[in-house]
Amino acid sequence: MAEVTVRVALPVPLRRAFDYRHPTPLAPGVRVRVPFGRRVLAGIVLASPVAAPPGIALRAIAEVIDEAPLLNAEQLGLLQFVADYYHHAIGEVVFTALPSALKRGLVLTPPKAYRLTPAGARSDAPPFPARAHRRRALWQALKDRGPLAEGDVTALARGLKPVLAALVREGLVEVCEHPRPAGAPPAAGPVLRPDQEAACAAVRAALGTFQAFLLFGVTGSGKTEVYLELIAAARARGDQALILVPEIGLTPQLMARFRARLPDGLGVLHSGLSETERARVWGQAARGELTVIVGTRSAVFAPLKRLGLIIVDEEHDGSLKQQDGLRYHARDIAIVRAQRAGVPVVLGSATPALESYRHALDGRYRLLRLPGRGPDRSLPRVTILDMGREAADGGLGPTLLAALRARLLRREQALVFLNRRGYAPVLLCPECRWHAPCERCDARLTVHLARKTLRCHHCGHERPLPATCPRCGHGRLLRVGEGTQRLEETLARALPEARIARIDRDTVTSRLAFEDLLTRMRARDIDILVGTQMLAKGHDFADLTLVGVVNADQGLFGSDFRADEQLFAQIMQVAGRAGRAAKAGEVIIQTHHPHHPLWSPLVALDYEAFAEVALKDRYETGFPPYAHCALLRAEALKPELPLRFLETARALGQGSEAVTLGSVLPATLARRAGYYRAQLLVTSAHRPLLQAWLTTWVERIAQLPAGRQVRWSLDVDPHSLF
DNA sequence: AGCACGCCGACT
DNA sequence: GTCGGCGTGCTC
Repeated sequence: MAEVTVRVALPVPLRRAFDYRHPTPLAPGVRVRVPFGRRVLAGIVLASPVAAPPGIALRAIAEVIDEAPLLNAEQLGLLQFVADYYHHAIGEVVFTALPSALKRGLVLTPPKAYRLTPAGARSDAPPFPARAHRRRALWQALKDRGPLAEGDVTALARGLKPVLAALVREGLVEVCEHPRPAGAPPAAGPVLRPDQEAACAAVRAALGTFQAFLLFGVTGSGKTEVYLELIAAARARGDQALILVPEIGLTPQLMARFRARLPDGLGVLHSGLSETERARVWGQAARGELTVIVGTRSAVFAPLKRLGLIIVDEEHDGSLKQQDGLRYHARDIAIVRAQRAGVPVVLGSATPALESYRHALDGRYRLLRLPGRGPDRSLPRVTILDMGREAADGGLGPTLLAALRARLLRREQALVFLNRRGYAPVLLCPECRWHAPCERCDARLTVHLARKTLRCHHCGHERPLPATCPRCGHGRLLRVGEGTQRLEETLARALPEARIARIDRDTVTSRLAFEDLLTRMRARDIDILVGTQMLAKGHDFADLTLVGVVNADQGLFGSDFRADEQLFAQIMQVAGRAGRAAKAGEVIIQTHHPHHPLWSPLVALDYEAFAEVALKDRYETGFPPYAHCALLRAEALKPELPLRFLETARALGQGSEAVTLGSVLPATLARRAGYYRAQLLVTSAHRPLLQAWLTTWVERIAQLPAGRQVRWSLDVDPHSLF
């Protein structure tokens, strides 16, 4: 009667694990089904046997779901670190890392594979009559290619499954083990420039040990080629590679390049997959059937047995930081994972996060520069346009318009960037000054003419566009300001002969719509592409020679400490779209503040000049990377509750030398979707001290009765203070 | 987070 | 008289 105690992580927001009894010890990483209150949940074994907690009647594990652990010790260790670092419940961390199908207890079965039986392989010609095309084709494929996975069979032709089943019944085909990836050598890439080769050599030399690299190179400097070369090198050692990209970076273009160079063993994880597809790729990775995983943020948790290399592309990108639930930063976790696994990690960017850049300056990361651009690329010329001297029509000044016209005449393409969707950001009554407020947010509704609606960009609320003022009945409401929709209209009026298309969240409703627009642009069916930041990333168009930035000022005086950095990165990124050697590119930036200090490094396309100034500013204001932050957020339907809760939390935290507590402040958008939001910033010069302090603080906050009336969360290393 | 228990308002 | 509002307490 030697029952053991098993410690289990459950998908509940309680910052502890729960213990159960079981006849035998279970391996960490195995999923179990357990009774929990009145429910039954799937959980993950963290450890067993452990000491039984005194005075608690343990319940029994109801079912062991997995034969083999779903997570190995390396991954469980990483997840424990993540739970500690972000001060988040271990169960939630574990199940954030897992595809949600697995949270519901889905059992991963390896896909079946099929091969000819000795009887089936006996003859040289298909043992079927000529008219049995499908059987013949299937037999031939099995004969020529050896064992085929179920997926390969269905990929041959639709409806082959019943045929396969028939052959199995006849004893000509049998189920076998899944074929190992063929390990075909990747297609040869282009010859690398010396700077690319030097970067590769540095990382190659570090394979098998931990070392962080910052691969710093402008758009078009060939970072992707370096990645591909390094992945090949890791694979040659029998290792797996993990590549993280921003969501928008997973374009068909990039994926096509990966597929061409890495013909097999490539798995892709992104938000477009269904939960079962995600779980399937995850299972394949865990079994070692995949050698390369390319994925977005959550792929940082992908199960890899022989991890040999991690790459984080566009490491400065905000989409790598999760903005709800477990607010983790995939880049930061990638670095920790690489360190724990003893493998190199490469962070790539044209505009590194200041945190990363400073580490590179300090020598904690090794800086690898790609100063060159490919032979077919040159840097564009950047001009700042003083809008005080431009008579703008619908946000578009005559200089930018003339430049667009010139491109049309030369049959070149242009891109016009405006980071605000909709038609106009404000609908104003000139009579009573009513300005279409959102009822659930402290924000104004945006005019969307296409669907004749007013929409809130914060809570998604939508209602019909009124013809007259709802307050005073005035008949002529003014649409104030510019969105991409109006910009498109203005352009169409000014350049009637131009073929114009728009890319923003309103026109790009699906992945397919996005791809279609890019294809049309590449096919030269579009002269001018108007859009938001969606068009900023990763798309190359050979005939694009002009990039216009309309109203860059929005980000200029943002009160967030990262505002400058983000604006700089964003404009650098769009600017990078313009220019080939044969056709010099031009970037025109419209601003009402032509003397703002941000412009001079942008004109020079000089990140390092920008970073020098920006780092000095961060130092003086006491923000990252010179301080470490955590933001306690709270929201509730009643405005006083979050404030009261945070004040109580603040009082609990008082009296430490290690940290500085800010004031409890309403969020910038104090009310969103009906919830009143407030926050409290904690900073410290010393990360370990901050971490230790947070541990006890969060423990005490979790006990607060006031915490039950609000939704609160701790954001460690917040990306933005809003 | 769920899910139950537990005491006070407008309804078949 | 009860259906149900959400306060609060617990989950090995």
